[in-house]
Amino acid sequence: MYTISKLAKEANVGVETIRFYERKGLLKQPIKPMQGYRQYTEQALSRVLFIKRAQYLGFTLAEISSLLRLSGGNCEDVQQLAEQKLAVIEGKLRDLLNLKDSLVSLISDCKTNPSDKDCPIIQSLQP
Amino acid sequence: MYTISKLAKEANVGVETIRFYERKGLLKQPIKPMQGYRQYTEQALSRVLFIKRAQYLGFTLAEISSLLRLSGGNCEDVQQLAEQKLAVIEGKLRDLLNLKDSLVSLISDCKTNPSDKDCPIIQSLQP
DNA sequence: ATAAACTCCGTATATGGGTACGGAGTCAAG
DNA sequence: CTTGACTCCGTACCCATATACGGAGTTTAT
Repeated sequence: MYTISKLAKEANVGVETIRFYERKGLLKQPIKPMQGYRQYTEQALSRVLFIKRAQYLGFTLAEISSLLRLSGGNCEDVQQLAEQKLAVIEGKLRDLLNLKDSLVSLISDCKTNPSDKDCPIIQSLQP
Repeated sequence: MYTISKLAKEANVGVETIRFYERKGLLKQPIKPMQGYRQYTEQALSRVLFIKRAQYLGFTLAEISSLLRLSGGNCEDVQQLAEQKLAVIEGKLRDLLNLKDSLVSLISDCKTNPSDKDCPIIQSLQP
């Protein structure tokens, strides 16, 4: 069992962030057994870590919320939602790949640029 | 010469966005010759387009601001900024690929799951 | 010469994702 | 039993990136 600050520390987020996620419904408020202090299980920790990882991957909290709601329905519904998310991920992958390609080629142009002036990256941004 | 709304239209942004960029120092306020109405040159248009392109490549306004400040000078600094961006993008790509792989395999587990209960995806979300 | 459309400016609001504050209650160590 | 660290809650504030509002002045078309 973790207190809120232990949990926050384990997950490498602030205490306020935990409370914020609770308000957003991303984390359910745990039973507060004694004098009203939150007591978190390992599960809560996994969930926070999941959130942070998904966030890092470019999901918004709203999207993460629906990812997490996957665990409500029957296998088929869950599967379908997962497939939607997969499509989203594939779209993001494509976008990122394009971005990467543009950057790579700009950087390589830069490297073969003889002079120190007229940087190709700047040129390319100029219309 | 463009009025603010012409410029905005050419650049496909809102009038308020132009004013916003001026406040942020991304665009310098042009001389207001007559009754105080802004008069923009082609250069201003190029700059707005530059900003939008750079944004599309994933640069923040703050970064664009420094890109613009570098754009007079040396290619190396610009290159370095681009390389930093590239590294971030590559990290995200790796992680998205991992996520995609996990989802794909979860979905396929789902499909071979005989029962409608104990959905493998649900299992995996609840450790 | 008047109305419609445009522009000015400051300020307010929106959204996403937090972060900080402050007073009151609580827990743990000495 | 006191002190210091922790927690509670509501609310306010922060940053980024805009977007909207409103009243007053200006330009343009008819």
